[in-house]
Amino acid sequence: MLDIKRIRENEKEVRQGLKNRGADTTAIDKVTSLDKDRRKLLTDVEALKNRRNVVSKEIGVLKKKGENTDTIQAEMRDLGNKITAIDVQVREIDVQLDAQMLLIPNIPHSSIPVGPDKFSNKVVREFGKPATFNFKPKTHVEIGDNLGIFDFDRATKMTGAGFPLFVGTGARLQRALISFMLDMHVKEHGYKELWPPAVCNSASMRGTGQLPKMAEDMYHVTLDDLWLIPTAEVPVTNYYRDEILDKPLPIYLTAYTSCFRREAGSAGKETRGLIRVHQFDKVEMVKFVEPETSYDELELLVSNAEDVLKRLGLHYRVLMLCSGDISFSAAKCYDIELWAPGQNDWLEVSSCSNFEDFQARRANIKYRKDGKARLVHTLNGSGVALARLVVAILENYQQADGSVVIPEALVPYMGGITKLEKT
RNA sequence: GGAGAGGUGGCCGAGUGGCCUAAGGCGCAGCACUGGAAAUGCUGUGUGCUCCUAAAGGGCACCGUGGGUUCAAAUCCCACCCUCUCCGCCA
Repeated sequence: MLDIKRIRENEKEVRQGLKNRGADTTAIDKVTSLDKDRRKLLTDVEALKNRRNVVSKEIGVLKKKGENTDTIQAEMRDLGNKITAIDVQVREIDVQLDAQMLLIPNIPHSSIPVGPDKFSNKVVREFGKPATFNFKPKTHVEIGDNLGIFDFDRATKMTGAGFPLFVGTGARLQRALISFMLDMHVKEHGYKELWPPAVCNSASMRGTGQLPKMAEDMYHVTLDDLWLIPTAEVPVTNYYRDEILDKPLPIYLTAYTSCFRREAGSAGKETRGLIRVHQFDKVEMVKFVEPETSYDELELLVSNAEDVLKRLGLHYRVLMLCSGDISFSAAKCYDIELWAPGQNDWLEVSSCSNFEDFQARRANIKYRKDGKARLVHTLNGSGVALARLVVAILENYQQADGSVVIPEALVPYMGGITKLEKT
């Protein structure tokens, strides 16, 4: 959520930011007009309330002296009715104002390219070189089917399309990658590990910005009004919801969770394989930092995610997303994409964002600076998403005979297995 | 699912209609004491909104949430939510 004062005082800048995003600015019209009405009513009603408070106190004193207060009480009764009437108006405005504010996305940071869509994203760096093959590289689906490490048909039987099922060394690979990444973030990058719930309540979903806008993209357990998390960002960021942190910043948290996404509106797209699925696994990194340092922290966050890929010897590139391509809550965002030879394309495996105080305002997360409570800045990034990482590993490390070499760093986590082979 | 207890400031905790402008304690900050610290003492310490060009200062709201009663509600009434304990069921 944006600061209403920022809209009030820098309306032009806010409007320009929204335009750069390709977002609708009519909410700004509504907000500024509601805000004006609200403040006028508040001034009026607060003056009346002040009078009521003062007179009520006097009544108490007079009564103690045994004096008759019927006339003043009648007067105050009228005043009370006036107050109630205005309060009702204020409350109606508050509801509308809140609803509008929740729909306004974050303002893109000045350092990012302005553009309407992903074609304006900027490649900021590239690591490694594309793997070369003396045979035609297969897709991960062909490789995996041949090795028997996943089973999409049976997964469809037990659940439905888009829910992957890993088998044997495929399942082992998942577990190995999770441990490998968590260990790295905990031991080398200074994160504290959490193992959070896979469902969250609506307040948490609102806190990180999934609700109200993204309701259709999530699985909703209506009986209990709980939501399956689309990313560990939700439980991990809400870890500190409604708190004033008394520990020193920055705070780094990491967590592995399954992630659930309905992928509404993408029916028929990339239905085969692991690239777009309803449930996938991800290690997430979340940071709570002082506003002054949040952009430095973002660079560090990206490098933490890159370290995972470097260690696995994968070819990747880092994109700075343009104003039209960043997510609802983000002010600045880097995507990391892995090269997948079988797809002959780049795969997004990480998205690292600075939300500034946008989530902190919604989730009410503060810290103390010189005795004053201030909103923290929140950041998060995938470190990294498993399903597509597996795609890249299979496609990059595939051999002519159909086997797949396990990247060296992963071998200890695979219990010494160095190669996935048909059994 | 059944029964009971409870939700008050950063934290603990008192408070059953009007000096509650929320006692007391802990924590935190400043000062004093000290060679320095601890201990001790003193002082100060909530959040949000709003008025004011700004500062200074003023006002309003907030004791789980939402309603209600009253001139006046942390306190009385109604509904709901959450947490804890015990019992039942259960990995």
